[in-house]
Amino acid sequence: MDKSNSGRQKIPIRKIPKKNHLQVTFSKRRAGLFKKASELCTLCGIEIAVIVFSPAGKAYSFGHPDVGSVVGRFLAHQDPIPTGGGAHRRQSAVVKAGGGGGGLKNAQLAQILTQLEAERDHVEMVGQVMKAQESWLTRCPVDELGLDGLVRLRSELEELKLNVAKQQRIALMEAAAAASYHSSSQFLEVMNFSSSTGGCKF
Amino acid sequence: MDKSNSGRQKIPIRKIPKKNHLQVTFSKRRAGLFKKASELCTLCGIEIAVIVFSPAGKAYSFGHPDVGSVVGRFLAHQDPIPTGGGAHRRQSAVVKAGGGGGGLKNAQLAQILTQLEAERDHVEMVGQVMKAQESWLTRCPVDELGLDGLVRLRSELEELKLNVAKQQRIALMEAAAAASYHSSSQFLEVMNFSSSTGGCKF
DNA sequence: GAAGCTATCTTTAGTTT
DNA sequence: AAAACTAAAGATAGCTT
Repeated sequence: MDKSNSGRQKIPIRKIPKKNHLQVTFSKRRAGLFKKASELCTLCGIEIAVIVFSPAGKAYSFGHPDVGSVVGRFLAHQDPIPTGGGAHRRQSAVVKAGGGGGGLKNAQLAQILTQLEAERDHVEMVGQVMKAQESWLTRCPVDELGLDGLVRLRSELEELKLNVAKQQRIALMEAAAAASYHSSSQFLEVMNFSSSTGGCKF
Repeated sequence: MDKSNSGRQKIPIRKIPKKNHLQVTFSKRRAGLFKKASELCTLCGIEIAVIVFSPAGKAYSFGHPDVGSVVGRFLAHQDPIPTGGGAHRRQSAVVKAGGGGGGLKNAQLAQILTQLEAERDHVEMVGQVMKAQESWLTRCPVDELGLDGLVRLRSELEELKLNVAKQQRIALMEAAAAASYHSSSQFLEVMNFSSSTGGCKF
């Protein structure tokens, strides 16, 4: 037991050829990486997410406060707004200047906010379902699925269509019941105009 | 220049109080973390994503092959399938057993694959748009937007509705043109049956 | 094949330029 | 305030059990 009780040797940063050796190194270094992430997190009081797939394809992750929220925040940073094709008049008359502007009714504002938030909740719910489905649909290897997989994929696609149809029905219902909704849209235009004359805050 | 030319001191893993010191530590350790991630990646030939938000809220990331794909793969792992409400008959008659099954026509299989992939591409495109919109919609602080933000949000919601409507139209068109599609569905059932008698592979 | 060991390599805290 | 320097602290490659 004394063949030069070896310490650490320098290794080149290339893919490790020996499979079992690679597995050991992966485990050790993954642990080290997560520890470093954890320390950085504690020392600096920040948010962090680390996702690692093992050589065998298994997922490991570290996150503070949790992977999901960090990833969400990151996606929001990446795509501030997808610049839809439509009639964005580049409403760049920024409204942040100070004083108590024109006679804006807080009650009406509150109503708008309530409507927006309700709609947003709906969008969020549907969006999550679609995102999850999309994730799976776009990543599973279609040509390696096997029969069972194909049947399943077929079924998923069928469901997705139904989902979309449901959304459409809901959207139509909202549109039908949106007389007051459109009036609030006019209200926004009015607000916007008043803001360009004096600005407002709330 | 010789006040005990200091080397590294041990520091407790607590939040660093001094602001400028914290910023320096953050930079150094973030670099170290990304280097470790990179090495792990190279040594083991794996996929990895690291997302870090600085104390100031700026996003830094490392990813191989890129953050997006790793995150996507991770989400797919987390939500293997969102268990839609519908008629999933838990098609658990797994099809992986070996030999050359019944008279299955490869041409038909190829056709199914083509259809599935085309549909998948469409789903992916629409899904990405929705995901991006959803990201922004669900994270922006509605009650801190200001007028400009409200107008913008309103416009985004309007667009999203149009988007959904468009999807619905496309889905309907596909359904109308799907006589052959449904026959391939029957074909799958047949294949499935034949597989339970003998199995098939491709 | 996971856990422990230890010599060595790598990171980094505190300082200096 | 960013980069360079230095030496202690920390991570880990190869070995052993």
